Amino acid sequence: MTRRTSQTELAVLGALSFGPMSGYRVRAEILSTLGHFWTESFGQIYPTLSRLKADGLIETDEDGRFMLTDPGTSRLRELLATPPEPVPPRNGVLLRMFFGRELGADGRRELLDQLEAQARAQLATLAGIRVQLDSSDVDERYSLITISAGEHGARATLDWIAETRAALGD
Amino acid sequence: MTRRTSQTELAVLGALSFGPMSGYRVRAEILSTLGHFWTESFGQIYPTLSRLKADGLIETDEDGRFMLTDPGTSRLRELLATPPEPVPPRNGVLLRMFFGRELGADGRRELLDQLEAQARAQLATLAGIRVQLDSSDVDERYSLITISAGEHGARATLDWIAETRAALGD
DNA sequence: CTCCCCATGTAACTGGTTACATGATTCA
DNA sequence: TGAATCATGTAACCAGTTACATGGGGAG
Repeated sequence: MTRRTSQTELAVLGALSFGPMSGYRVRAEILSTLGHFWTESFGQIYPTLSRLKADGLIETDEDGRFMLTDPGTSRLRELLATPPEPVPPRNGVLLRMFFGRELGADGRRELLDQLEAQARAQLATLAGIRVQLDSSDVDERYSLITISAGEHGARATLDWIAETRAALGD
Repeated sequence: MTRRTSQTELAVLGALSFGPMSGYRVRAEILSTLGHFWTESFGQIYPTLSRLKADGLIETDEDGRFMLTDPGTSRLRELLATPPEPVPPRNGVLLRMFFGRELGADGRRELLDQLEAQARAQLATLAGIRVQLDSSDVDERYSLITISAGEHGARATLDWIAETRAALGD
């Protein structure tokens, strides 16, 4: 019956691959660990958990926590191997910048300032996570890789901002 | 009555700021000009046009093409000045990379290969647009700025890919 | 005893896509 | 005359968020 692929399903199964936990914990885990590149809301997580359980991909242990079954682990591997579905680009900053003439010098300046603040905040957050990771005992390999991706992105943004300011002379 | 801000509304009004055109043209314009950082579908554009017309922000000229009214121009400026609404991050590549242990070496390699191909294709596309722009007479200033943003992003992705391959030794 | 956190869930809404239906115009 | 493109629209669907409702358990 070729179930539709679901990114939420992948995130939930992935979270549970770290061990049994409640739905509430799943969400907290996603928020704190995947938070800088992924989000899920309660409204998504609970229905997904019900569905996964009905499908036999997860089950509840004696404490009521959800845990992966063997089919669930297979399903996780299967989903990981599917190509990520491309997100249609929707960049609000560029949309505004593109109409820079209508936006005016003040608007352009503010846009860049806010974006810069965001990118710097992002770098600070990621630096914080790095520190935390160092003092933990989990396999940090893949965490570090995703953090680095965020850092590359943020630095690219900062470079572009500097270049754009120079080009505009605002 | 504090209308809800709409990004689609902004894109449509912005497109019409280049001159009167049909809804079909609006979409083609968005596709070809904003395409590398923005998307809109017919299902969004036509209802938006009706609403904008009902609100008096646009009107139709003798050829039936839509054009901005004065209030429409004001509204565009107003929307441009609103801060871009932050998109919740949902990065399918990082989601998969994060579970790299489950994904396996083959999966990781394929993920990076595909992403690299995409980033290179993106750079090629942007280079193509640059060439086209050079031979056009429109104000290219802000187009170039958005293109550069795309290039910075794509290069950051490539850097990260190289770094990640080295770190993984896959 | 009260407040906060853990925990589960659902209903309403929103923003958006896809697929379909329809028809005019242009051009080979 | 038939295909491609221009043009307008809508219905069905989908993913996801927000807000709300509910209640247990522990800490101060």
